[in-house]
Amino acid sequence: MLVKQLAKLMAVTPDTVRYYTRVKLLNPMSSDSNGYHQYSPADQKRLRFILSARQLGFSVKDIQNIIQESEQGNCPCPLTRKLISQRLLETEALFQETLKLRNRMQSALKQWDSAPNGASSEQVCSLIETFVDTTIVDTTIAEESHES
Amino acid sequence: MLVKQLAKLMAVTPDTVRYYTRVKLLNPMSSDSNGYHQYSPADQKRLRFILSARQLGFSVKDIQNIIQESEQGNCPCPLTRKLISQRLLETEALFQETLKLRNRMQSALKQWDSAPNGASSEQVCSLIETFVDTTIVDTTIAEESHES
DNA sequence: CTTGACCTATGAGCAAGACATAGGTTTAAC
DNA sequence: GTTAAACCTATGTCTTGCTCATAGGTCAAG
Repeated sequence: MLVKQLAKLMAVTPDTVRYYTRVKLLNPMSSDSNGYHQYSPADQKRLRFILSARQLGFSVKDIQNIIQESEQGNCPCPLTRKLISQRLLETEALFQETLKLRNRMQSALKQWDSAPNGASSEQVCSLIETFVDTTIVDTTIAEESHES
Repeated sequence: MLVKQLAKLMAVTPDTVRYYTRVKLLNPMSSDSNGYHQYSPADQKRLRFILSARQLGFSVKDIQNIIQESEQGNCPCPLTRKLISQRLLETEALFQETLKLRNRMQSALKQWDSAPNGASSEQVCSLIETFVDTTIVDTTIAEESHES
């Protein structure tokens, strides 16, 4: 099976397949006659694994490490468990950050709805410069502030 | 004021100040004698503006465009309003994606808590390969499914 | 036999800095 | 007087996970 066919089958772009091939997550045979990469059912299975792992937040490097562990004859599951814990922490942090950013942006949009286009003298953009962040910074602090 | 001092004052790294200088968001004077960048109060104000805009989700390129608009004598506010709407949509999308990813990861972690380290024969990592995503894909679909 | 659709390998581009390199400067201590 | 610490410069490279571009080779159809 050639690259375009495999890509279509797994619903990714040929470039993505080529990328995984480039970083050696996929190791297809190269046809002797024309050098075209031949993707076997094993490669297809491997790609399915890669996509599953990506869906679970593993980085490409994580996947390389997991596969390497497996190919060395070791059970990769302990590594897998360790890695997902780390990645979950990172994802949680990103999630909280993105949530806060979204709230700030929504708050700004609301404030600006009833704000004029201040003259740009002295300042660069009055909307941005006069925005006051009134969003709740952190639930922990919000809880604590009940007591004071 | 030199780079380290300004950085400390605004609670960013010197590298960040240098980066903004490199992309010409900051345009400090260069001392004739030693070539050191001299950051004026105006530069400090400019940096404060940049950081405020970054807090609101504007990209560095956005900020360049906003400043350029302002320096051409036009009021940048309409551009600012247009850009934040776009960025908010993107942030909302990222937020939803991150939320779904977090849920998938938490779900996997929970499933794996009571799953053995499958033998790695035939598969790369049984944990990843046997994970079944039971998280809700989309609230819209969830709503629709009430009717069927 | 040419056109178009496919393939290869490789390099560059994205965002927003962080980090490294190689060198010049200044200040304080010895 | 010099030497070491701590600062500065400009520039280049690294990160992530692809995507796009380049230059070229291959193959099937008309």
